[in-house]
Amino acid sequence: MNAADFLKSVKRGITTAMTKATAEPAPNKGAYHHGELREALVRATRQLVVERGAENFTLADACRLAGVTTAAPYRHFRDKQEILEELVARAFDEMSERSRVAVEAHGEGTIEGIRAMGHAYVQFAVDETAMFRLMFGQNPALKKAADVVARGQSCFANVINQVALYCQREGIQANAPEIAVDLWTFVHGAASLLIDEDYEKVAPGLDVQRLIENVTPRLLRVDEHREA
Amino acid sequence: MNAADFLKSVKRGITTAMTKATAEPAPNKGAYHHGELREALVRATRQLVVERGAENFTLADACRLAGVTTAAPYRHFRDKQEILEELVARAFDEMSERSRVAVEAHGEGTIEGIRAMGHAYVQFAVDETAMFRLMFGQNPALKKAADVVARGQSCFANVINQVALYCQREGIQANAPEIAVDLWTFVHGAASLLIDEDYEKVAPGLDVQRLIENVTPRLLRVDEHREA
DNA sequence: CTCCTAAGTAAGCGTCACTAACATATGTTA
DNA sequence: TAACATATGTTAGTGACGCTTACTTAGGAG
Repeated sequence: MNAADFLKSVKRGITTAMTKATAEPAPNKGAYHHGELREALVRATRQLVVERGAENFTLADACRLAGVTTAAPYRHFRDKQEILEELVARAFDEMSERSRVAVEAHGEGTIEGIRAMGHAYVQFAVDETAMFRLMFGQNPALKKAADVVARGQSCFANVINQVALYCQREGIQANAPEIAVDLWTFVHGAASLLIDEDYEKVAPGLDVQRLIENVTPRLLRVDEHREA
Repeated sequence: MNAADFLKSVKRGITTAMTKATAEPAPNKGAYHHGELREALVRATRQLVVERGAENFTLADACRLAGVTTAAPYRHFRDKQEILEELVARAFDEMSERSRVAVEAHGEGTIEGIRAMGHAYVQFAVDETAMFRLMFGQNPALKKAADVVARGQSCFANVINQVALYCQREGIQANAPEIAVDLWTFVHGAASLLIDEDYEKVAPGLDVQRLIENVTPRLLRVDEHREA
């Protein structure tokens, strides 16, 4: 059952046991205490953010999904913001994992591995658009949260690492962090313009995979500074 | 006087003639009808969006700045959204203008001119961060507004045009729209990561000007496909 | 001067984030 | 097992928001 549909029923007062159970299989049905409300709220928040975007997410809806009153979350989170922080931290972990898998599949320190990381970045933005926007959006408080910053840095360290390995293997004399910034910049631009549908207005049907395919070697400075 | 300070006074009920006049020099002071409320609201909206970000903008605040009740805007705009559309359309016009000036100063169809367009793009994002976010943010309704789309396309047409001129002058055999997309992607990524302070977490003190300086020739495929 | 219309106001609806005071489980300790 | 402390819910409320409805006023055309 769709969250949107469920919320409509709730607002109409139709909260049968069945629909409730479908939306939220609480371990403690009908009890005064939910049992695992914190996790349930994070799940509900994630579902709503994915379905309707972070902009349109309301804490009240998450409460309805979880089957508790609107005051209940404040036993587990400081405010609305803190639930989103939890979500973003988990999203960075998933992005790291995807990146790791991509490199592993194509070989450490290879240009193919680095390209695959780029594709993984864009694919993550496409698959998890709402999360991506939350991770790199304009919410300053959210992005300054300690564990969010740490996870972001660890993600980028991966890229530097692969570039350094590549340069070493290929005997290219270059500044790995600088190249990593170039790559990140391009790939981030591609992901942003793609999910915000800005390409559509101007270059409809653009193949972003090929875009990255073509540009990566340029940014990696292939055919330059070679020594071996 | 700061808009924030003025709004505080209003909420406290301190609306002396002086403070009111400072914030909004209405042509029709104290009158029942404002006289140019539409423009006044756009100005107030712009000021508030710049000061506090589009996320934190409320129509009610704009009304207080303009000195009217919260129902007044609906005589001039369909809803909150429509005021923002007006703002975004004007922002695209300014971006176009900056771009034009940058090219003119460095020469049509030159690599310097194209670089200057990139710098202008990033500089616009820095100077008018809130506007830039509104223009390329995730508000779908806003971005589909007819005049917003048209202005965006016209902006990008400029870039294609300059790249095509450059290729022609230099005798480079290449697909101008494709190269324009590459450039836009990179520059947009740089602007986004810069204003959202994502670079800071990972590469503090990064010089974005140099970043563009270095990458532009690569994306313009200098030293490739040359015929002359 | 009268009437029409454009452009304001006042009051109110439903929703939101968040708070304070109260109620009920749960688990520890005597 | 009883009593208490603490964790985790609820009820009821606050003030702000976007937006609507019904009323009021100003200004121009006939």
